[in-house]
Amino acid sequence: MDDQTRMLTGLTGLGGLSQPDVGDPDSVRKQQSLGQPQQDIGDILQQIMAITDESLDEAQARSWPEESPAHWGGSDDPTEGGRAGGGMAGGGLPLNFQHRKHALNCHRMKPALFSVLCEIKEKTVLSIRGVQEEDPPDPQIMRLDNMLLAEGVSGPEKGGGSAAAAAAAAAAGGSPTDSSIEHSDYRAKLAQIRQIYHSELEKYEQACSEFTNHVMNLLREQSRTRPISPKEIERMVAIIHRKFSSIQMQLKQSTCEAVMILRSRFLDARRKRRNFNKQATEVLNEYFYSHLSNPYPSEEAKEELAKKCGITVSQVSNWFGNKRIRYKKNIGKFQEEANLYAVKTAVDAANVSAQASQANSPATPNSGGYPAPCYTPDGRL
DNA sequence: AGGAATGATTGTGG
DNA sequence: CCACAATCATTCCT
Repeated sequence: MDDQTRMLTGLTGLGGLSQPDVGDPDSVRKQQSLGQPQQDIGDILQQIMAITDESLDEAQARSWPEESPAHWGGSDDPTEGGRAGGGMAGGGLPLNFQHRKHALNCHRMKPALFSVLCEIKEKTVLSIRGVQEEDPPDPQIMRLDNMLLAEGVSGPEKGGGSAAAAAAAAAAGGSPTDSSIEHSDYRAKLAQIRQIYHSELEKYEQACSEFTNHVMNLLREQSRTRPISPKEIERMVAIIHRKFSSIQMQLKQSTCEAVMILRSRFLDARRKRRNFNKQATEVLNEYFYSHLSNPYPSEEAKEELAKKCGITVSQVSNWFGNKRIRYKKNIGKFQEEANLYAVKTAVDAANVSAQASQANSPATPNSGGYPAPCYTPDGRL
């Protein structure tokens, strides 16, 4: 509110002003004795100053209703010297104020003067903070928006969540058929987050538009007595929107965090790991130990194994990766297991060869990089 | 309860 | 991109 006075007094310091030095009350008084146009300007300026002062007084009267009278006549009032013929502050003020305001509004020089003042103000405002105007769309907020959209929080209502869940499941390598219970739980939580997000967003938007309207009305109202250009109102609105969008960004950020936590809770496969069933590990181990020389199943072999075990190809890959490294790390520990499966395959092979009555040797193990357990390659212990 | 086993992820190097 | 190594998080087992 006090920038009413700040603005007017600030203007007087401006160079390049074609007007006489209008800010100084003394000079204004001096000019009153000059020709008609100058006197008009002096008049109108005095009235503006008076209104400015009085509105300040009025504001004070409202905000300190039961203050001691010492405050009123106090010499600490910086505007006192500038008051032009006005009565002392007190009961008669509002009427006086209204009267002056009206007179000012009807003054024939008012529009011209106001436009000049607006122009000057425009320049000062631009020179003060025109530098960091209109930044391009914030990359941070774009990232947040994209993520919220991808997670189905800010996108269309239905399907978004489940699509995100399915995508996450696919990314995690889990089979899409199982764990529908966990996913429904996940979806419920996600929907909850989405609901909170939207209601908060709506609240912010409502508050923003309410506040914007309020400020615009206020400025429009004041533009009758203060040099406020429509452009300035626009700028003010833009400032308000920026502020509110920064609040929105916080909301988006915390929503993103919530989603991330939720994801890590529900969709990180490590958190809901199930051991493969016995038959599956048996199949995998059989393959591993019978291909100990080169335990790297081809893509087709992996698919075959995956089908046999009821797991995904990437799970097969994981299993072989883990198995290779753990076997290599501690061969001794796997000795027993190795022997067991060696016998198994040997027996199978023997059965097969017996049935076919042909020398159908089992896929020649142990000729490569991985150290062999203590059994002979032909299957005898 | 606590350690071993185990499936999955992450980071690194070829 | 794949294999490896280290590590994480859960499940199994004693």
